[in-house]
Amino acid sequence: MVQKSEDMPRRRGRPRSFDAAEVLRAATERFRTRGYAGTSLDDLVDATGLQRPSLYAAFGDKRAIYLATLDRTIERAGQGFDRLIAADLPLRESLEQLFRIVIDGYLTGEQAPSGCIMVSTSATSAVDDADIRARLAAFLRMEDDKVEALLTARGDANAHGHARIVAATIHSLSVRARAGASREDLDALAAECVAMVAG
Amino acid sequence: MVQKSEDMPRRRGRPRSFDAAEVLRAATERFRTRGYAGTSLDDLVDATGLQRPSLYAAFGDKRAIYLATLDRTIERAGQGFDRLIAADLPLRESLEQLFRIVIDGYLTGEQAPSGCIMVSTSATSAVDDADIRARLAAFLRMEDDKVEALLTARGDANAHGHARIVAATIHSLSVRARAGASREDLDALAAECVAMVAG
DNA sequence: TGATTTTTATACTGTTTCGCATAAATTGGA
DNA sequence: TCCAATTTATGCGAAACAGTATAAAAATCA
Repeated sequence: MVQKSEDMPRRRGRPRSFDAAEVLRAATERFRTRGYAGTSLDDLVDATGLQRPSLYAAFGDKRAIYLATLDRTIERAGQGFDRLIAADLPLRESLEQLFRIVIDGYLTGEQAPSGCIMVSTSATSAVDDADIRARLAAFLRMEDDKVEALLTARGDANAHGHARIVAATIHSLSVRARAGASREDLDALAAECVAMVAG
Repeated sequence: MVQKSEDMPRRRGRPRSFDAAEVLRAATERFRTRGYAGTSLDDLVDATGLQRPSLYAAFGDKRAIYLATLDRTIERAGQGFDRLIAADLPLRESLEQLFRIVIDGYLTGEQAPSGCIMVSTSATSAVDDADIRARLAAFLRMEDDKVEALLTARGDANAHGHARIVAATIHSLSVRARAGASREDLDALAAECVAMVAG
């Protein structure tokens, strides 16, 4: 467990005027909208309110900021799965809540529904960049494992295979959200997956 | 049916030194590797062998070239589905061949497995660009419809719902291919989908 | 109050990028 | 052979871009 800044002894020079976690959240949102290559430093300055030297001092260059947003996303998504597993709902209700949370998130966005930053923006950069590819692979592995753990805990006899189909459905929801699909369309796909796994 | 250039009367000035279809294929491949924002005009010059003014004269600016590659992809993918439907194999064999073709294609790439240009690069640009978003939506609709037609023709009683799951599996295969998944992993996901739909 | 440390704001530099201007090259037609 | 039409090659110019230098601002410490 990392100590919070509030517990740290007050540092020497001028204090930061921003919250690093909030800046990372804003950067994540802008990267999710425009992708890695499509986001300029001016975009990040605009999204975060920080000037370039502050961004560089706190996080490093553009690529380091992007990698930090991916790490943040993997951690937060993992925590979301853990909460769902801990909720201990029956199989069908677990899946329904999972898809409800996923779809709600995928329909949000700065300009329009933006899906998942991992599936829909890091995948684009993953072919060229080994560090991005490693994070995408780690995200997919985490996702597969958490869904399988959820299904196993609910007594699914084919938790492994079903987990892959659930994860695939989540990936498709991200693509479809960015294509402009309606909530009804996304709900229908999710319902079909629930029916096949829990029906 | 558009007349082929061979049937046209010989045009007046200096003849083109390139085949437009082959140039579009090369541009598609480069865009598939690096994405829209990540591909520069110098990349396209390198990939196609054409100089910038030739590209502009034949296809327009970078965005027009990209839109043309998306249109080409939609058309060719649609033809692929039509061939599969016409092949008239039983349900399970149809799905097995579909996934075999998809996975083979997704594992190809200039540098590394690159998946699907629509799912994995146009989706990134779709939030910002309405024309790209429209083409992604058209692709997904075509894909859903063709898979559903295939399943309907094979006597599947839940062709509509099953088609959405098959399409979702295809989307996940593209993401996973770009993340560096092995052929065995992709085959396993496909087999799970086949088992659920045709099992 | 003054020195030190850290962050912030302005503005700069060198590079990349896009789109196009210009002229040479290559064909058909007069 | 000369002209018209079209494509190709070179390279330019303006804009966008990433990253950094420099100095002002704001805090702690002595």
